[in-house]
Amino acid sequence: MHDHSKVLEEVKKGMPEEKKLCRLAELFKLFGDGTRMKILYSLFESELCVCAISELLQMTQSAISHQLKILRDGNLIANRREGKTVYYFLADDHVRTIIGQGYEHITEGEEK
Amino acid sequence: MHDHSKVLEEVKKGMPEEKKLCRLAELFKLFGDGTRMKILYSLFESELCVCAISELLQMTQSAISHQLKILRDGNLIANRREGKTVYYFLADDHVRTIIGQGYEHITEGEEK
DNA sequence: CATTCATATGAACGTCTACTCATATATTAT
DNA sequence: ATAATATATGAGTAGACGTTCATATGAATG
Repeated sequence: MHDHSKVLEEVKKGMPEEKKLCRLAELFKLFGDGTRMKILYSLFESELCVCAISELLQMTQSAISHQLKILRDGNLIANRREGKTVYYFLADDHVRTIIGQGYEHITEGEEK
Repeated sequence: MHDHSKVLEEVKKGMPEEKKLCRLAELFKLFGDGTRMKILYSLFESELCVCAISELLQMTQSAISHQLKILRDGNLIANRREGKTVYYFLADDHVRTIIGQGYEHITEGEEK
């Protein structure tokens, strides 16, 4: 194996600590599922209650609730209760920004 | 179950087609792994060969190669061969932007 | 051509994950 | 209190995923 010490030293300096990189990966993992992505996108315009989301995505209430919990634990969404109904909404504008960047990437060089 | 037809109609209009949302999730999935995140970050400054990356991350060459393939299939990185050595580099500036947005999110409200 | 070095790849294996199903909790209405 | 509605949650399961191990490919060197 040839030598890389010089390059690696430089690269290491520019990198955040391991822990931070893993947290970063954990964050992106939240966006890395079709169901969660749809949920997040559905909250772009307005808050929605659980059963509205499950109706929109045509999935069971249970499946949606499980994913909502994951998103809430990740601080991407928050909720408020109004009687029996619980409304979920985006917790942070970063969510929109991050998804927007990804969207730009995949739609780049497309027309249809 | 109460009625959501009015709200859902609005929300549906604002949402991209299902296929696109899944592709978006697939994109973010690429960032959603510690090893891949480290690889991408290590390529922020300069291109690197496989064994440099595996030395940097202290992981086997095989593990790194597998992940490089995933990133390459996802068009986040590209490579060039120079003799026996293969150098990998970021394929797109979007990668930096997207990761940057995520980084901002997780470092928000931190000092240490 | 055989060897060595750098990288790629297929199979196997253990772990993680997203869903389902059953059930629990919480709130309102009767 | 009982029933009904909306949501949450634990256990179980099938499939996806990341690593390892063994091996293959590809290029330079003797």
